[in-house]
Amino acid sequence: MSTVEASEMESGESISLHQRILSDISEKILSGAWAPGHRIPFEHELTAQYRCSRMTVNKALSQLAKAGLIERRRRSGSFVRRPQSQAAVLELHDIRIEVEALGLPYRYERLARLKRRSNAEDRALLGLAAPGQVLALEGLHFAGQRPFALEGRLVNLTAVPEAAEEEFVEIAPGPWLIGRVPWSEAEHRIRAMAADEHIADALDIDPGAPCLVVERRTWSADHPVTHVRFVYPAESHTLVARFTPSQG
Amino acid sequence: MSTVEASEMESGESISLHQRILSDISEKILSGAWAPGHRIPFEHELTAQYRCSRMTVNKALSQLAKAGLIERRRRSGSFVRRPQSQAAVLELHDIRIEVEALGLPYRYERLARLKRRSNAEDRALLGLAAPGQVLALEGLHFAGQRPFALEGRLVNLTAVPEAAEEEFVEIAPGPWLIGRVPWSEAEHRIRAMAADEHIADALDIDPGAPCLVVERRTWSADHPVTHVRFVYPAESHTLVARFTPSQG
DNA sequence: CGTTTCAATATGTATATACATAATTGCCAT
DNA sequence: ATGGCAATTATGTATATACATATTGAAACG
Repeated sequence: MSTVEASEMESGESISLHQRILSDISEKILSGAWAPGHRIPFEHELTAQYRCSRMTVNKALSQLAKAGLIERRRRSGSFVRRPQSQAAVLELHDIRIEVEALGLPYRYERLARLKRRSNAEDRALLGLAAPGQVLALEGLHFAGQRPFALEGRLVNLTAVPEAAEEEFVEIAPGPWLIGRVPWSEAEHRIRAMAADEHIADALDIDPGAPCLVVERRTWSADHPVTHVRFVYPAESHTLVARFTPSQG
Repeated sequence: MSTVEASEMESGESISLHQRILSDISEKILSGAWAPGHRIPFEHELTAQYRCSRMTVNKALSQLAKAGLIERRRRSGSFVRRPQSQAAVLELHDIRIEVEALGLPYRYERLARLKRRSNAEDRALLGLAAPGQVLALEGLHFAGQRPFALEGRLVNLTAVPEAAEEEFVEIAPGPWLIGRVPWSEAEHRIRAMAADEHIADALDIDPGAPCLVVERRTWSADHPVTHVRFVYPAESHTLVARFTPSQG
């Protein structure tokens, strides 16, 4: 066979060569033409096919390996991996964005604000070892006239002392925090729950009605920053998650 | 200042240099030492700091850019980006794995199996344009004696004709499909729902009880493969999602 | 004063080369 | 056989170099 038959249909867009090699190969894998376990051509073979240096091929293959599409073994070659654990990227938008995407006016309203020394439950939720000051907040996100989500939040004042000065009457603590906390790690828990009296009252739904609960714990540089619990009435919310194997 | 002061505490592990540069920089960003908007040193400066070639620095910075931690601008330099949309990776395990992780015996039981020509609803769920044969399945996943999840599934027989021969009496269609479909793209929808009569009956819970619903549509090489709906009783299931900004 | 031009600069991509490292193959000696 | 040793091979990392490209800042010009 002749060289460079890999980039079949493509007319020469202005993408880099290693990018083209990458997408050529991932196309083969994603389409199933190269099944799991299949050995993809050696670097020196691709070098010949694409008439380029090994570094260029290597760049493409390294990225495919990092993305999890292939596995590379010294002396043996590179192999198509089996589809891994179903992992998905879950986009968790700002509630304001989400409401406005529905074409409805957004509003936040504070229900409660309390500065206190952390109790055992606070520390458990935040993942704190030592006691310290926390800010407990509760608020409602509205879509138009309807309550859209109930937010209960704990802010670790040791990590974010400035939050103590803020009232959070009409600005939601989420966006406020994002602007102040440098970069964060987060853990989400998603579950269904029956609305208790308090939730039903706040969201204007029947007690016992199903709700979607999203809890998020956030760290910044290994320090617990905040714990939030969003409660959505079942009808108002569907989380959408997408899974595309690599290729950015 | 002298060179190579960046890798402060670290004793020389056996990681590559570009990896160390990458983690040094991401540490600075994640800890907040370099705030969003901060210009990180130019490639040639890092070259001097680490006494290495520009390619090595470039490899690290390119990865940081692809991971979304920094933004690179020609002629201007590289800048720390603001924390983006809260995105999380959601791990969706095989239900068998999940049940066995609880230390309970797992069992799958078929409730219904029907091969039919796709109706309008089937096509809507699968995202099919043209009519064709589909396999409609319903089954229960057990954790010990208790129903753990109810599964309703449509399989596009045009994409996976072999499925027509399979009875799925005691083997769940999920794992079966994973072995046959090469690589997939998927979309998940997660929401809360009240159990209707049918669900309540199958899961042995009260009608109206809150349930977590996870729906998944799967494509392979742009062809719709399957649509599943898992219904979990609220108590039995919490989805956990993690978000760590890069560094994989 | 505004606009155009141009050189300087940082990143983007690619090359040829080099040596390190891990794993497999085959050979040899016991 | 078999246990160990060395040669082979593919990947992993790094280098010096080269040229392309986008963008900025300043000089030249109308």
